[in-house]
Amino acid sequence: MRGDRMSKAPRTAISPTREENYPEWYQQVIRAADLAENSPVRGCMVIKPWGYQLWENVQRALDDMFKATGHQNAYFPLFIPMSYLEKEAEHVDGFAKECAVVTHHRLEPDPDGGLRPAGKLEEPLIVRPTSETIIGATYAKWVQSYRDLPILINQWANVVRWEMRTRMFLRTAEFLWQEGHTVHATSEEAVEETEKMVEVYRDFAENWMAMPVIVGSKTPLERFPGAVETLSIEAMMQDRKALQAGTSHFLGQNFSKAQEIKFQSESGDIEFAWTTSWGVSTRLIGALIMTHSDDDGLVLPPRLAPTHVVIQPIYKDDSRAEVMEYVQSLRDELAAQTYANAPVRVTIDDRDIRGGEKKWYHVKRGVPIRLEVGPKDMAAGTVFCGIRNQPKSVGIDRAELVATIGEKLATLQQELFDAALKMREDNTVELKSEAEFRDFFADKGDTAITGGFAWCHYSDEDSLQPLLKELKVTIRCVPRTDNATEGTCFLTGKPAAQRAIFAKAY
RNA sequence: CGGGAUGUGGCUCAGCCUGGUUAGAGCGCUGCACUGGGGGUGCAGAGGUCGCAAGUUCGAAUCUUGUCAUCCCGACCA
Repeated sequence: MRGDRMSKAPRTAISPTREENYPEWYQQVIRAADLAENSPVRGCMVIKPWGYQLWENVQRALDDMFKATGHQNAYFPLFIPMSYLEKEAEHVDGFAKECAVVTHHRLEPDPDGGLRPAGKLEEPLIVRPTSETIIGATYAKWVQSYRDLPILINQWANVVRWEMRTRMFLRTAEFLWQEGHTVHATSEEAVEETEKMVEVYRDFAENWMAMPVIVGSKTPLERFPGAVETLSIEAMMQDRKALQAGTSHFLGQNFSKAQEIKFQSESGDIEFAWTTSWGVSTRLIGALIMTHSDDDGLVLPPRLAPTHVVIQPIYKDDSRAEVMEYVQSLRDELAAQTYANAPVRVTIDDRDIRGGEKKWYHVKRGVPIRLEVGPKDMAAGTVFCGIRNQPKSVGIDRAELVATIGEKLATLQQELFDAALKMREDNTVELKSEAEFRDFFADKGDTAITGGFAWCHYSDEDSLQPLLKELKVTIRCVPRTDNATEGTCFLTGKPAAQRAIFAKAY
């Protein structure tokens, strides 16, 4: 539209656009939507109310699902004795480099008028990067008999991983998550638990976040340190990179042997138990942003949106009272409706700021439905309705709106999922040769969005490493479904029994 | 830890190369007015001593040295 150049306002609310500079767009969406900001501590972020409400909705939904699958919540310490980490060799290798270490327990004045650490600890404590070890040590005391099993516990907590490079929500030094830790009498039961929980994650990602995911197994090199098998859900972001959104680990007897989680079986033998762990983090918020948001800001799936509907009264001084009254009754009627078995969440924004500014405020924050109601609408019995994934607002009969509000939210939820799925399918290919592989993942410019998901047969993970490293591609997972075909390795030509998804990843 | 860059009002930055009166802009913020289905217009304001330290100089945001911090690119990662 040429006319737009006349006005000062940018054509999109977020600048740059996804096409122009995706990483910067991501940062700007977070800022514009008021989700979070950087803190004085490097790599740590302040999650602001709008962002935290999103996380609370994530927590609530998942927590219900955990409870429904028989789990209970508990809480374990933030600090872990360093010796605990040393017990599981692979685990140490995986996390040692990124641990924050507490070595002192007191501060005292130093000669320069500042403070310095004093009271050196006998044994350093690490700030948990994950809690397998300390929970395992605790479980070892709880488990004596097969009658004590299974143990099905989850904790909601913060963890710290001292990363070199951080990005808001996707990788921060401190992040919020949940970690489930279970103990079972048999391998089969633990495997079943691992699979059950990755399925919970898939269900949540697809039905709450409207984010299609691929469920698969990690290859040995990509596995969680110390795990026998790692299952994950992988999603494609709008820049076609993959994001691991949740993991569920079958830990075999590795941790129970290291932590001595033993029990006496029905037959009287002493056996090591079988454990699992599974988690998702605030990274899901990053996934949500990168799956649905557009160049006007955040787009929220209704099931997780803190507010479903915001009503914006339009009035001049002389019509204020009647418009407000009308709008309040509309709010009450809408709030009496239900969506996804819960009341519709409606708010009125009657702040004394200009209408346009107010409109964009809510667009950028991703509110699913905006309603504008002024004297003209009152006279006509209509409301002006803008749905976040639709470019234009439309007038709609008031009674009809109230009657169909739940339906509209459900439609939006579905459309967001469908669009994300289409995005993934349009950018998923099958590659059969190194030339195809190189071409698909080649860098085509600084900000150009390229690549996607590639299905490839492969025979041996190690032999692929030089190529993968060169192109910055990783094996995301060996998908659980659509994977039965036999073929030949795209690189070596050797026979290959399985295919994996290859992609650049966060 | 290697390579590159930057530190000036709340935010984004200009000024620095070619040192010189009260350090600028846009956005944001405060107030008033006009507006009022659209992130508008006008007027009036608040707010910085230029990361820190030392040095050169009659004089430094501008030059020198040191230092701290941050950011980007690599090796590592939910």
